[in-house]
Amino acid sequence: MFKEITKKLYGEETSVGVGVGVVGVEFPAAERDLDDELRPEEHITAWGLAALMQNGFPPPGILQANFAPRLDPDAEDRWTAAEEPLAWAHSRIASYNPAQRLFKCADCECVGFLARVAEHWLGTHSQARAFQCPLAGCGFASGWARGVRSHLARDHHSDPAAADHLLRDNPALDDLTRYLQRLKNKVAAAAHAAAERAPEPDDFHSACCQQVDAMRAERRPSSEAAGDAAGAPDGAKRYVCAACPYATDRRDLFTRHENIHRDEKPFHCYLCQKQFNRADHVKKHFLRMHRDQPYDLNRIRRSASIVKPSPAPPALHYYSKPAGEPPPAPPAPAPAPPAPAPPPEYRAPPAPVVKLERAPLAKSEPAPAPLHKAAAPSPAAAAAAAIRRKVGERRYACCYCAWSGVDNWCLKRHLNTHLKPFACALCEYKAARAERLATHVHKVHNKKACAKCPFLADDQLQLAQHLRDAHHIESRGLKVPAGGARAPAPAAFAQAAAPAPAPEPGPAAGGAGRRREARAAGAARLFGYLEASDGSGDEYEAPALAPFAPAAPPAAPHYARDKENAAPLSHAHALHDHCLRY
DNA sequence: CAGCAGGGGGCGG
DNA sequence: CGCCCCCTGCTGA
Repeated sequence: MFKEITKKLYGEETSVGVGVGVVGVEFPAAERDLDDELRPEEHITAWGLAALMQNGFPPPGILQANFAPRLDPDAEDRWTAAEEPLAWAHSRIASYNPAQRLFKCADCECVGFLARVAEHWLGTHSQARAFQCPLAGCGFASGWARGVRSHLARDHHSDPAAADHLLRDNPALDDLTRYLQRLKNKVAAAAHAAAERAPEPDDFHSACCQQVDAMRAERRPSSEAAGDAAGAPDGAKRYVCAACPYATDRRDLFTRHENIHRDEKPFHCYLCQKQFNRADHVKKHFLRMHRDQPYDLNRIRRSASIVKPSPAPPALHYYSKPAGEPPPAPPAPAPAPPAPAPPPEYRAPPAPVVKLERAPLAKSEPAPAPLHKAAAPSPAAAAAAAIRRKVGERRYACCYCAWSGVDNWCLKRHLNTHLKPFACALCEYKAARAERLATHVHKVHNKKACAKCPFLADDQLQLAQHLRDAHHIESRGLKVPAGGARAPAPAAFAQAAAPAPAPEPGPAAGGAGRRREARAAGAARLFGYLEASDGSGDEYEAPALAPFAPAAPPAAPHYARDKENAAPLSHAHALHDHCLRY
């Protein structure tokens, strides 16, 4: 999900420089050129946040508005470089700080996580143009993968995704990564040994060491196998994914999460061959698409002989689309159209025939398409599926109309069309979706609606200030007066106001600009997501709703995380009593 | 607007 | 581990 968020917010490109503005390090000129208008004093931009999130957890405090200085500047100033330079590079590339879990470039002051520093060094300080244009006959090369992307789009009018594999399979970058990983392992081991020999009397460090020790003892089997790249400086979660910011206390969830970083999907639908990385997703898919067929849990797991063993994700995982990756072997012929083929008992096809040793599903290779898609295996199959769908049982029926949906969530979302829970504070307009209310408010009342509470701002600046003060979301594209010098409360704050916490001191935002504004919006979405993900968000809680009354649906607005599907929960639960689930 | 896939967490065996 | 629910984004009608 994070990779999707990052991809959507910031594009496919992941090869930008380090950009860890947390420590206020000036970006090297080459990197600034790659992403102009970014300034280090912005501390953390959407772009920087995305970079951080792709490589591991940011240091504590980075996700907050204020950036408190670290408590132990001595430990955090210790940077250790490798004894031997990397041979072909004639450089030690970077030094490592186990306290900060960050690397510092050997040739400049750039600081960041391993992958970022490796990419940064390769692109900025290496003479080698490691990334080459994949098109035959073209000699273009760049130190940055994004350079090849730009070249492909600009000079060849080609899909930049064709260069995606360069990110992952570049030997030079791999070598750099391994080199820095070895350094990290060595330094971290030495630091840990030193900590064990001389326990820090300081309370803060004692706590940290105990925490690290506990983590080492408990998460070694999983997360350390994944490279232990990120560590858990936040101290909140026992299992921390090395490939993304995910962290959890549950080992089973972590194990399940690890699957999303693997290419192989160990489960598949034995009717349409669509592959999944979770068994329950297969079941959900099955009950939606093949509801009239018997579901057999024992047949969804692809056998070991079929599934090519996939190693645990490396410490650094690049979120590049596999679409451009050439398949390792010519894929087996697409499975026969499943609908007419399977016998009544739906015998699983023999493993050698299925031969699922194919490249991971890519958009360019949609062979086992779901039956509902236009690209269904055959018209007959699609027709059969359609018939099945018409005949198929529908379990969730609307109490207002004849509609019925495939699951409870569809019902909840559908109910919004009747209830229109998003009511305009300034007129009688009601909308089924939050974004429509926002559009209405903007066009009709010329206000900016907060997506997290009923607040209506007079302009973007006021909205940004509100986001910062009430939701701790920094809109970096706008200059917001720092401190408590708030603008007067907007008159449009008509409805029940969201409780506005005391404003926290935050860094003043940089200058305005469309790109940065877009990034700020992306950052806001990302922050919002983070808040929603950990359940600690300060989302607006709608007041208690009146008992369900079908004749007069309550108009109280509800501002949920899912703005589109915002049927009030209590309300929805009540609705279940009035809607049929059969 | 709805169907679907793919994330996350809770819960029980 | 399996199941369930919730949430989110994408996509097509």
